[in-house]
Amino acid sequence: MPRRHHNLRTVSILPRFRILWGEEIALGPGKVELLKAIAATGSIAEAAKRMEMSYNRAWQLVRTMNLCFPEALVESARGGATGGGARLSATGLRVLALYRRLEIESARATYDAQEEIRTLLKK
Amino acid sequence: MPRRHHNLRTVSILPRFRILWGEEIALGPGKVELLKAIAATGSIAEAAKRMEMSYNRAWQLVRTMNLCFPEALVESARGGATGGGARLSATGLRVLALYRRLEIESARATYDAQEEIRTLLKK
DNA sequence: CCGCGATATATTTGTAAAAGTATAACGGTA
DNA sequence: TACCGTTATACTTTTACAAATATATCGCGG
Repeated sequence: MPRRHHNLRTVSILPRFRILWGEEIALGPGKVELLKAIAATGSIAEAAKRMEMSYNRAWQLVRTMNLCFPEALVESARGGATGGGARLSATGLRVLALYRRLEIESARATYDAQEEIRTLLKK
Repeated sequence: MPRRHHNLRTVSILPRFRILWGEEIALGPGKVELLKAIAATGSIAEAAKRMEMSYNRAWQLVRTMNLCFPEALVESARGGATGGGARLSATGLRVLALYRRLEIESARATYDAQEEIRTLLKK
């Protein structure tokens, strides 16, 4: 139920792809956002902070992703001058690009249907 | 984390559209399934049973949907010979059809990208 | 006018997911 | 070799959400 009442609501229609490897969610909107943040920051900890998510949780999401692909999407190292860090593997970057393609192609193909649904929703 | 270990996992890639009216999820995969079940059974209670969901929850989902659209998607009546029942309004049926269109058109448009992702996942 | 089967709604209870806390390990550098 | 920042992992606590329970309401038909 709505927390508060507004007279105007922004309507958004989002394709949210979920890629299942067996029972496991190999990839979804949240994991993809995390991948982007890791790519941008070079660190799981920093990415988690940006997403206002506990390091714990971020690490678990990374773990799940890595388990679902033959090559880990996120390569991490600990120790060293900077204390360690993480970056996307070649496969990680490819997967990210492919996910974006899913979103874009889906959005394009469903534009008309989306508009029709919009007209049916409350203003 | 995986409950059990299998050597073969079925990979599935699902577009799961979420239609947001403000903060509210006006429509998503679960609500759409419920709409189908109500259309099929003519009752919220029976639809809930089929979906192994409490009547309570089903009713709340229906309530949210109805609040997001100017015309209720589900019209319900209580009392009477059969005790009452529920059915989809004209808008309800239209919305259902439109959602299916989203899914189908999205699936078609993203087929190639999906295949590429499949090749990257563990076998 | 009472019972039936369904909707409608509030309230309590239970539980699984998330958050929080703690600690160890790592490997460069000073 | 001690320090630092990060990854890695276990364990505890909190909380949000779902389930369960309870009760009221409705309107026809016997």
